[in-house]
Amino acid sequence: MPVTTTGQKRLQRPPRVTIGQLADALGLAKGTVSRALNDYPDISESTRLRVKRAAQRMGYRPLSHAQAIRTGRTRSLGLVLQSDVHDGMRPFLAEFLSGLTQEASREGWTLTVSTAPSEAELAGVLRRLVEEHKADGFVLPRTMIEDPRVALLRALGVPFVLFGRTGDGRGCSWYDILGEEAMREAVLRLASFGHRRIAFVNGGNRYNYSVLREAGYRAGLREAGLAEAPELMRRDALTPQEGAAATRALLALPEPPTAIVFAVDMAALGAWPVAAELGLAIGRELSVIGYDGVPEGALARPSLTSFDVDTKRAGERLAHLLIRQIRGEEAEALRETERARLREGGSDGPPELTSSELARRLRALRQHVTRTDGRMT
Amino acid sequence: MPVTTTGQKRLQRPPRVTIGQLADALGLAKGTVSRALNDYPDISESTRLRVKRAAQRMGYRPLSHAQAIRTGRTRSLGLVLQSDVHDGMRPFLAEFLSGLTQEASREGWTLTVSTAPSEAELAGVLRRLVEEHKADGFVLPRTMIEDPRVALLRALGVPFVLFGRTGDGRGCSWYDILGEEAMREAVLRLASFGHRRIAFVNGGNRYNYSVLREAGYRAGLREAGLAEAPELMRRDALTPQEGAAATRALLALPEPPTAIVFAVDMAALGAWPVAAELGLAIGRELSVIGYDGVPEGALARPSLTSFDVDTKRAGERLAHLLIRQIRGEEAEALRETERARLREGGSDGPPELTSSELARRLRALRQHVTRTDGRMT
DNA sequence: ACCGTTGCCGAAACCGGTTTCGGAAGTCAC
DNA sequence: GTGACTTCCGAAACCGGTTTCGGCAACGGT
Repeated sequence: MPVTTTGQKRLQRPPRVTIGQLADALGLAKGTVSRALNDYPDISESTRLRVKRAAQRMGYRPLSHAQAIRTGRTRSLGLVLQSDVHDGMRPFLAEFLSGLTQEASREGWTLTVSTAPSEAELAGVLRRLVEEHKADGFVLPRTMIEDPRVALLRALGVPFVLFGRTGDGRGCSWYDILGEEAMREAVLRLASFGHRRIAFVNGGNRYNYSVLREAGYRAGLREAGLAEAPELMRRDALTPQEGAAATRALLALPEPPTAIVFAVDMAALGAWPVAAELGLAIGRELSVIGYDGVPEGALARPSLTSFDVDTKRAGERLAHLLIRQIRGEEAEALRETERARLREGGSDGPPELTSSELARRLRALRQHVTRTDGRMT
Repeated sequence: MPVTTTGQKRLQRPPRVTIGQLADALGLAKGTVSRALNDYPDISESTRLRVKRAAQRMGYRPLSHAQAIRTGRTRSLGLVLQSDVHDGMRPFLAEFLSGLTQEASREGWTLTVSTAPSEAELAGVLRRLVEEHKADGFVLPRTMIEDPRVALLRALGVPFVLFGRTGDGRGCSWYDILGEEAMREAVLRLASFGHRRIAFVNGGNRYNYSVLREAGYRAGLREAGLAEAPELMRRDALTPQEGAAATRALLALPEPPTAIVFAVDMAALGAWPVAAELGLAIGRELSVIGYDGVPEGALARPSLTSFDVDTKRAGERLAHLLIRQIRGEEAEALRETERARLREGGSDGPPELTSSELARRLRALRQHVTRTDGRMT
C-alpha cells in the first residue's frame, strides 16, 4: 500500500464480464474470441457469429484502455479550449460539444476535453495530452494564420483536424465555413439596397478567418463596383465594447459609412448602444450585418442580420473527419467546407440618409450637449 | 490484420520512455521503479530519490490507461451534458469546463465529456460510460428533485458529485450556490425599496433549485411582512419567450406586481420586450431582479440586476470534491455551498407607481390601439 | 554464535485485452 | 494414398504498468 493513498475505498463495481470469461463460456481461447470480435479473416463465419451473439447476450464490452495498451489507440478525441477567450465561439460551445460527442459516440469513441488558461500555454497542455496519450487525435478550434498547435502536432506526427483553415495547410485536414463568401454576400446585399459607403470591422487579426473575411469583403466591393477606402476598414473588434469603439470611429469620419459589415456578431452588437447614443435608427439610418448567428443578435431590437453557422454540424463533421484520419486516411483528402446561411433581421435595409446627410446629422448632434451616459453597469 | 481496418497508418509517435527502459537505465527491476514512484514504504529513501530524479530527467510519464488496467482507475472525471437544454447553464459552459479541467489537471486528471440528446437518454449514456469505465467518477450538473442519474450511480457504486442539491441526498456529495438566499435577499431588497406586490417567476419545476428558490422567495416575503399571493407566483420560465409570457400574465392581473423576481436570468430578459411594448420603464415603473449573472443581462438597457454565480469556481470545487471522493473520502463529508453575489444593475429601484396606478396605466393602454409588432425574426 | 527482525529489492504473476505463430484437421489434385 | 494448400483455432507472447511474494543481507539482542 502506498503511503499517500492509505484508506482508499475498494471500488466494488458491478462485476464486469471480461474477454476471458466470455472465452470460457464459449469453450474458446481468448485470442480466438478477440479475433472474432475484431473481424479477423482467419475465423470462420459460424464461430464469429456465435462469439458476437454471446458477447451481446453476456453484455461484454471491451475496456478501451485495456485495448489501448496493445493497440496504442484510446478511441478518444482530444479538444483543448482556451479559457480566456471571450469571443463568438462561446455561445456555441454546448452545440459544438454536442456535435463532437454525438458523432464520436456513434463510433464508440469519446471526447477528452482540456483547457489552457492562455494562448501561451495551449501548446504545453496539448503536449502533455499527447505525451500521456490521452487522445488519439485532436480537434483544433479557432485556427490562427500561424498556429503553434499545428506546428507541434505536425512535428509529433499526431493526427489533428482544424475547425477553420490555416496559413500553411500542408498535411492538414479541416472543416470550415466559408466566411469569405458570407462577407461578399453581405456587401452585395447592402450595395443592392443602395449603400455606397460600406465599412468593414474585422475580428482578431491573427485568426485565419480574418484574412478570409476581409478578402470576401473586398471581393464584394469589387463586384459591386465600389472602391475600397482604407479608412472604412477596421480590425480587432471581438467584443461589444470593441465593436462600439469601431462604430464610433467610423461614424466620426468626414464621410461616414451608411452600412457596416462586422466579421463577428459580438462586435456588431456594440453598434446598438452607439446608435442609441447618437439617435440613429439601426436598419434605416445605419445598416449593420454581422456574422456568427449568436442568440443575442436575435434578441436585439431591431434584430441583427447575420449569418448562421451550424456549430453542431461542424462538431459532427470534425469528429467524423478526425476519426477517419486516425484510421489511416490521408489528411489532405479530408477537407470539407460549407456556406453560412443568411438570417435576415431588421438591422439592415435601404439607406434613408446618404453619407453626407448622415455626416451633417452627426455634426449637428455634436454641437448639442453631449449626453453623458453614466450607467455602464 | 482485421478486414475492416486494412490500410491503417502506423503511428510513429515520438519514442515514449517506458518504465522498463527507466528500470534498465537505473539497473533496477521495473517493479522496484514502480513502487519507488508510487511512494511504497519498502523502498529506501535514497533509491526513491534516485528513481524520481531519473524519471524527471528522462521525461518518463506513465500511461494512465496502462495503469488503469491494473488499478482500475483511469484518472479521469466524467461529465454528461444534456444537449437539448437551452437554459442558464449554457453561457457558462466554457467557464465551467475551464474550472473542471484546470482543477483536474492540477492533479494529473482529465475530463471526459459526453452528451445525451435528451433527458431520457441521459441515464443510458451514463451507463455506457460506466460500463466501459471511461471515468472514475462523474459530475452531475442541473440536479433534479428526483434524479435518475443519482439513482443509477448510487446503485452501481460509482462516485459522483452534484452541482446542486437533490431530494434524497443520502450518500451524495455536492457543491451548490445558495439560490434560496439570493431570492430571499432579492425580495428584501425590493421590499426595502418600497415594493408591496412582488411577484416570483420560477424556473423548471423538476429541477431541485426551483423548490429552494421558491422557498427563499417565501422566506423573504415573510421577513418583509408581506403576504403571499398565489396569483403572483408563476413557474417553468426558462427562456426569454417564457419569461415574456409570464410577465404579460402578471401585468394583466387586477392588482399587478410592481416588481418581479425571476429565478432565471434568461427568463427575466423576457420582461424587456414586454415592458417596451407596454411603455413601462424597467427599473422605475417595473422592477426586475434575476439570477445567474448571464452576460446578456449586463448588455440589456437598463442592465439587469442579478446574482452572479462563479461558475468557474464551481467547476474547480466540483472536480476537487470528486477526486477526493474517488480517493476514498466519505461522500457525505464532501459538501460545500456558497452564496451568490448581488450585481446591482438598473432594472430595479423604488417604485414610481403603486400597483393600482400601474393597473390604471395598463388599462388605459389597452383602450388604445394595440401596437402590432410583426417583427419577431 | 545463533536466531529473529527488519529493511530493501528482484522475480514473477497479474490486469484485460491484441497479435503472432504453429499446428491439427480438412480439401483438393494427381 | 500421398503431398500441398487451406481453413481455423489454441497457445503463448506481448503491451506497460502494478502488486505479491520471497529471499538476501544487515542488524539487534541474548
